[in-house]
Amino acid sequence: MRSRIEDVAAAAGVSMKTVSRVLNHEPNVREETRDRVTRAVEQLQYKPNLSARSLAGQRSYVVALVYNNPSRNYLMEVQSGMLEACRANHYNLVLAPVGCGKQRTADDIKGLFEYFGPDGVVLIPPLTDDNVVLTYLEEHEVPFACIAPRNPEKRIGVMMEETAAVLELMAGLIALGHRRIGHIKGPRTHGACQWRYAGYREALRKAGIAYDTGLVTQGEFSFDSGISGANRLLDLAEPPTAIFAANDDMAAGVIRAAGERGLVVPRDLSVCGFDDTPIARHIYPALTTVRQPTSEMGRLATLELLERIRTPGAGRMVHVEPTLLFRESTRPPSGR
Amino acid sequence: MRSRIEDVAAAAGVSMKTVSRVLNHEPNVREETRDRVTRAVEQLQYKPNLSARSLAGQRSYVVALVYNNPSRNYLMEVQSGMLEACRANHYNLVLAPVGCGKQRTADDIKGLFEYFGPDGVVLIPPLTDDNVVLTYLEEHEVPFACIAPRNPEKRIGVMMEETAAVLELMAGLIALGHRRIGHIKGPRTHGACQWRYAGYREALRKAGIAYDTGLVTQGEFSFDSGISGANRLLDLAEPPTAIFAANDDMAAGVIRAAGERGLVVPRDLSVCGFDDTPIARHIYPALTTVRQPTSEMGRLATLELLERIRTPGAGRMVHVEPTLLFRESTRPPSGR
DNA sequence: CTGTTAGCGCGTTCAA
DNA sequence: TTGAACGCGCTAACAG
Repeated sequence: MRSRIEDVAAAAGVSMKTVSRVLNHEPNVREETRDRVTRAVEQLQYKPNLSARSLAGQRSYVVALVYNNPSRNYLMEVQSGMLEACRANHYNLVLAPVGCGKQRTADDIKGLFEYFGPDGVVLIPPLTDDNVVLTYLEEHEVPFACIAPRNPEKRIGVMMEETAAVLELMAGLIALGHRRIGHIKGPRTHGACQWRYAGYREALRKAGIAYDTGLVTQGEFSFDSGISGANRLLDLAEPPTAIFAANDDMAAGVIRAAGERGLVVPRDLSVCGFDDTPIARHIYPALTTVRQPTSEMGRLATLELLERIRTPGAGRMVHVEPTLLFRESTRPPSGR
Repeated sequence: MRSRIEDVAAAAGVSMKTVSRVLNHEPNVREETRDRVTRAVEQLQYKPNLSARSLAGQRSYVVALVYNNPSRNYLMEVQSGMLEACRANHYNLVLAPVGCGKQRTADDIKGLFEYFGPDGVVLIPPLTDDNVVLTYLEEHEVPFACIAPRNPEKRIGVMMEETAAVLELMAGLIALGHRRIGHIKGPRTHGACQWRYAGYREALRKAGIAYDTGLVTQGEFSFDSGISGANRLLDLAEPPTAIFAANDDMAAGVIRAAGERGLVVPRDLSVCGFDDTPIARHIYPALTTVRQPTSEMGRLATLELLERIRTPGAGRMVHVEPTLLFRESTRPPSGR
C-alpha cells in the first residue's frame, strides 16, 4: 500500500500539517524538523496524491497548451519544452486544441476550463493574438503566457527578435548582390508574420532598394501556398532573383515550383525560409533559414506562467536569440 | 460558483447517490428518475469535479502515451489520435517520455505510476517491445495497448499488415523491371522493421530473385543514416537500381546521397520510403511510399485500452489498412 | 514554530 | 429502486 501523509507524520513524530508545510516549501518550520520530515518522506517513498492535493487545495496543478492550427513541428517542439518545465515543477500538461471559428473557439476554451480547470495556459501563434481567447482569459482572470505575441509589451511569455533576424537574413541576400527580392507572407492572423514582413521592408529601405508591392504575395504557411506564391512571383515580367518565404514549408514549395519551371536553386534563384524545421536540412538544396529555439521557448514561457500562477503580477516577457543559418539555397544572382 | 452534485440532487429531488448513478451509467435507476436528473444536470450546467472523482473512485481517469524515441512526426500523429479518443471518453492524456537505457527506463516508468497513476498506457515503437517496460506493466497488472508490436497475438492494440504492404510495394518495383533492389533496414529494436524486412525478402523470393546480403544495410531511421546507407549500397561493384528504405527520412537521405554522386532520381535510381510523412510529398522527386493511418491507429489503440480498463480481459488487436502511394521517385531502371 | 479540526466533491457501503 | 453516512488524502483556517 502507498504511504500517506499521515504515515509520514507518524514516522517523523510531527503533525500532518507540518509535513504538508515541508512538502509545499512553506515557511515557519524549524530546520531540524524539516530534515526529519524530509528523511521520513524518503524512507517511506512517499508521493503525494495529486487528486487529493488538487481537491483540497482548489488548484489543478495543470497548465494547458492552447493551440489552433500551428505546424505540427512547431507544436511538437513547444510541447516538449513545456513538458520539461512542467515535470520539473510538478505540474501536469494538458493539450488543448481548439476548433476554428469564433463560436467553436469560445466553446472549446470554455470546455477546457469546465473540465480541466487549468491553473494557467500557454498560447502559441496564431492563437496568441486571438481576441476570443484573450477576452475569455482576461475576464476570468486566468494567468496566461504567450509565445511570439503581436503586443509583447502587454504580455508575459517569450519572444524572439524576428524583425532583427529577418533584417540580418535580408542583409545577407543583399550582400550577395540581390536587389529584386520577393517575399511570401505568412497568414495574416499570425502576429509574428508582421514582424517578418517588417524586417523585409526595413532591410530594403536600409539598402536603398525601392519597395515593390508586386514582389510581395500572401501565403498561408503550407507547402502548396509556397508553390503558388512562387509561381505568382516568377510569372512577373521582371521576376525576383531571390525569394524569402516566411516559413520553411513555403520555402520548400518555392524550390519545388522553381524546379518545375526548369529553374535551378540556387543558380537561378535564391531561397530563404524561416524556422529551421527538419525539412530545411533534408531538402535539396538545404535551406538558408533562421532557427528559432522553439522548444526552449516553450520551456521559458511555461516558467514565466508558473511564476505568475504563484504570485499574481509576476512573470515577464523574456527574449531568446535567433540563429542565422546560411546554407545551400542562397548564392549571388546569375545575371541571366 | 460551480454547481456540485449536491445541487443537482436537490434540483432533481433525489439523493446524491442517485445522481452519481446516472452520471456513471449505472443500472438500477428508474427511467423517469434518470430523465429528471439529466435535466437538472443540464439546467445547472453541472460538470463533475475531476479531482474529487479520482480521489473517491480510486482511479485517475488518465491514460499515458509512453514513448522513447520515435520520430517526432509519428509521435505527433499518434498523440492527436489518442487525444481524440480520450476527449470522447472523458479521459485525460499524459505524455510520458522515458529515457534511454534499462535503468532510466525503469526509473521513468516507475515515476510515471507513482506520480500520475494512469489507469492504463499506450505503447508505441520502439518501446512496444521493450522488456523492461512490458515486465513492469505485467507485474503491476496495468492495462496497456500496443501499436505495431512484434508479437501481436499476445497483445491488444493496433497493427497494420506491414509485410503485405512491403510485398506490394516491392512487387511494384519488380514490375517496373528492377532486379537489384537494395534495402536500408530500420533500427533493430524497432519490431515493425522486422516486418518490413520480411516483406522485402518474401517479395524477392516470390519473384525468383536471389537474396544478396550485400544489398541490405542497417540504418537507424535518421536522414543521415539514409545517406550513409545509400553510400554503402551505391559503392557496390554492382550497385542496386532501386533502394527501399524502411522509412521516409532515410529515403530522403538516399535521394540526397544519390544527388551528391551525380545520380538523378528516378532516372538513375528508384527510391521508396515508408510512412508517408510530410517530407515524402515535399521532397523532389516526391517519394513512393506506404501510408500508415497513424493518427487513426492512436485513436483505435486508445479505444481498445479503454475497453480493457473497463472490463479486464476485454479489448483486442485491431487491424488497419496501409495505402500504397506510387509517386515520382520510382521508374523503370535506365540500364546504364 | 506547531497541531487540531473541518472540509474539498465525489463514490461506496449497507440499510431501507 | 433509492438514500444516509462515511471516507478517499490532502490543505486551510485557526488555535496554541
